[in-house]
Amino acid sequence: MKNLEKTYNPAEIEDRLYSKWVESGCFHAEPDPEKEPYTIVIPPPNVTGQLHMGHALDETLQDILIRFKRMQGYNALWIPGTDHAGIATQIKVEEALRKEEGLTRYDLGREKFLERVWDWKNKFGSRIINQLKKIGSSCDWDRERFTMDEGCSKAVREVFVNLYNKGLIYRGNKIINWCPSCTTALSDAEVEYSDQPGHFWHVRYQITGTDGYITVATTRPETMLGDTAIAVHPDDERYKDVVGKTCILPLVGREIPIVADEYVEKDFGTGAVKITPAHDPNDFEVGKRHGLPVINVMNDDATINKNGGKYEGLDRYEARKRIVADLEECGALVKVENHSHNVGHCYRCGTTVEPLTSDQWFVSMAPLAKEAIRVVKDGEVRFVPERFTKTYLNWMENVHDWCISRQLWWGHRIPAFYCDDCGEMTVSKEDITACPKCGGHVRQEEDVLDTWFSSALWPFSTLGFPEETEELKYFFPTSTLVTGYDIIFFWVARMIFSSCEHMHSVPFKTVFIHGLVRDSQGRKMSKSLGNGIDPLEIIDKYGADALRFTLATGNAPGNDMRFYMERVEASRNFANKIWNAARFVLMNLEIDRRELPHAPKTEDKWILSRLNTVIRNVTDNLDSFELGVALSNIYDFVWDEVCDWYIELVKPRLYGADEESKLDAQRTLVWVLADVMKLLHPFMPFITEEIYCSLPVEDETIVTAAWPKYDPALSFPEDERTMEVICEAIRSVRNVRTGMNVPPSRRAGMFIVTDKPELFGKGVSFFEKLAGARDVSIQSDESGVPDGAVSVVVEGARIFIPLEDLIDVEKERLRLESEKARLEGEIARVEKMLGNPGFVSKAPQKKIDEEKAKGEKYREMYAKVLESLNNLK
RNA sequence: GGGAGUUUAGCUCAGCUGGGAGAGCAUCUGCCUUACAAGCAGAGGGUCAUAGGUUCGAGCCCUAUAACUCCCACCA
Repeated sequence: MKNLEKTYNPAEIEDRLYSKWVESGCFHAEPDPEKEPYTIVIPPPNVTGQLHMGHALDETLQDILIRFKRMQGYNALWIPGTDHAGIATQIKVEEALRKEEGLTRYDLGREKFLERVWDWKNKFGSRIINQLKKIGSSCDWDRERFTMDEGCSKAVREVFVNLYNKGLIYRGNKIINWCPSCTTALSDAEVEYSDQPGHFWHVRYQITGTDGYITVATTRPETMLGDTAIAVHPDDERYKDVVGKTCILPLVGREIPIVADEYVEKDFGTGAVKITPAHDPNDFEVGKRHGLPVINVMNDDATINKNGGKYEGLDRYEARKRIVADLEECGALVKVENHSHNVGHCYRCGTTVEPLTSDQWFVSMAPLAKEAIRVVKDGEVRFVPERFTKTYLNWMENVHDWCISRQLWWGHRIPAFYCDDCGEMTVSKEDITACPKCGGHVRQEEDVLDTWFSSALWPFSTLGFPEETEELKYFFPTSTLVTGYDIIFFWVARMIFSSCEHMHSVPFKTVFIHGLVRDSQGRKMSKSLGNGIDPLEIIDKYGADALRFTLATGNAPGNDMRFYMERVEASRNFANKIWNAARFVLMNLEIDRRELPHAPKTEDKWILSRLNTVIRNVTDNLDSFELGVALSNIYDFVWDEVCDWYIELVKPRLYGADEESKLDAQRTLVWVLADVMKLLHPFMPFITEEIYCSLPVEDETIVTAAWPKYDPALSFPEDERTMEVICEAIRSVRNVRTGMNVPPSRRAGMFIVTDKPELFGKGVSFFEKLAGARDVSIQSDESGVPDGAVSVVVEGARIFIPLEDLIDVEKERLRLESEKARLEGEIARVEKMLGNPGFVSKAPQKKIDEEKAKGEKYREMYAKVLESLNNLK
């Protein structure tokens, strides 16, 4: 702590300390059978991404946990790394390519394009890593991983082949979500739905060979090009006669059957539904049941294909317009209604997704979900807060097969090989060049895997899977996974079933879920709104510790939080407060080692005892993931008790002549401050390290210093009680003085009339220092108290302050009267409670005793107030 | 259509298993008291969404209602 300036300057120390930590290797962990492991794997940020507030929160919470456990003596390992983020990264590189060179990825070709992506990854991959370091993350950087590095790729192949061989991965032609802009299939989880205003077009189809019509209602008229039937409900009387007949598809002229299917709701729309198996998941199912042909009418970019006849080449929305116009012209359009409906969008680019049939790879979920449900139900994986268990189970119990193939270039290429000669498909961990069946030439599958397929393996692929490494044996399963509720389905769920399947174990024991960081108005931070706050700017301006404090406090686990600058400032102020408290201690420091006071005084025992309690509370709260509560325990203790009271109380001793007493005050200060720094370190690593290392302690760093433990020998309830009474008395005196506009600079005599002279005797110097007193006299009666002195009634004493010139007898009477009224109220409340037979017979004895004690205290004070009132006359 | 969450001081939010309502910010008053004005000492401000219920006792548990938010779901 070289810098002893009045204000704390984080910029000066943070980088220096971080380098020191990394160089010392204190974040590095090796398997060690002597110690118990505690493991966290980072939710890998996108390799080309930039740190945003959501990351900052996520990293802060993880760092708090890992630093806490490390100090507790666990072998704490936090594995960092990045995600290749298939779609997101590919989009970025394609955009840059288009902007800078006017090229598409097809112009370059697959190989050249991938080179560009790797360049991009190499260029920006270190950026996000450095940003993680800026906020103080104590990751083991020797173990940094990437989802497409050699080991992770090997893990992906291993898992893919295993699942394939077990029949849990299959290739099939099914309805999938297609993003026409990213030109790839998406999984169900990657589609976001939102209600959008649209229309309900009622279209009539002529029944073959009659003058009759059947009218259907649709929100997507362009799909009619692929209609292969009309369906009605089997019990619908209106359509009884037409079932089994056929009708003519307008504009197209195709003859299609009218079928009966229970899927149709009689009361919705017209009760008749056009069936387009290629472009609607329900219709697909209906089509299967009735053996209908599947006619896909769209290209990859959502233009109409050759099956759309004269509409071929038109964009889907253009085609919609033209078809509606044409329907109107030929009289088939019966009516148009406004209708809002749920439209799916690509979670990466926001484009409206198109359901269509396509050949894709799927993971068969039902068999995998079974175990993934069991481990959560049995508590092998626990969600914190618990309510997210339900979210998880709900999803897992209704999960559909997972479409894992993506028509992208950036990602893990699916290890399937097709033979040009015999058509055989071979799935293989190793690349093959010849068909194992006929020796013919093979081509590898063009598609890559969903990014989340490799993320799902992260907790064990980063530890060496599929090799049985020492790390995997020792650090797996991991301890706690920290992430936002928005990726429970994408990631958490998939890690759980993947781990159960391949490791025969849960991937982690606890999932600690947090919410979103919103802006000051409660809106999601987003690029398009431009309301994002850059965590790095906050760090530059206020320091990483202030940012972390802000993110760790003032909100309950799992809830969203609002981020606003006033809170950052308050956090910064707290850092400054600690800085100055430490500065004060160092300015008055003569001892050269940390030890308990030799002859502790009441206030020393009080603060040590309070510290003891705080240690227990903070530890308990951290253990139960109540991080915010733990931090406010420390905040309150440091600011309210250590700074505002203890330091003020011992100033006379520090400046005084009694050498032993002075040193004991220093010993207590150092003792308390060192432990407070330790408690605070997980939350505010930089400032605590800087201060801790300046204290006369033996540790070289606070990072691996031992976490404080509750010590029964340092519990002093009697001294706590004494100090409570004295401090309360001081507050009362201050209160009265302020009420009378006594200038703080004016010192006045003080007579403390009490039958507990020993207790108040301990507070003499405190009254002088903190309550504007001089010449404090402790006595058992009112002898010597001048007339017209103000009397302050406190527990155990009447305190007289001669302020004749300032006394207004009437005002004084009013003050005492209102005090009297207050006490009467209190006494009445207690008496009512104790007079209630129900309370006395049913309440716990402890509570009853408490109330009795309060009653006594109030009655005693009440008597004293009466006395003072009498004396006024 | 299901499920979850929220509703507490002017603002943003805590309040862990039921036992006399809290913090930060903002506001008001007085202080540059030799660690800190990013500070110190005081003060004001809340029928804890509404209505019932359980209990000796409810912000907390139960039921219903209202408003807002989010997630999931195949009603064209």
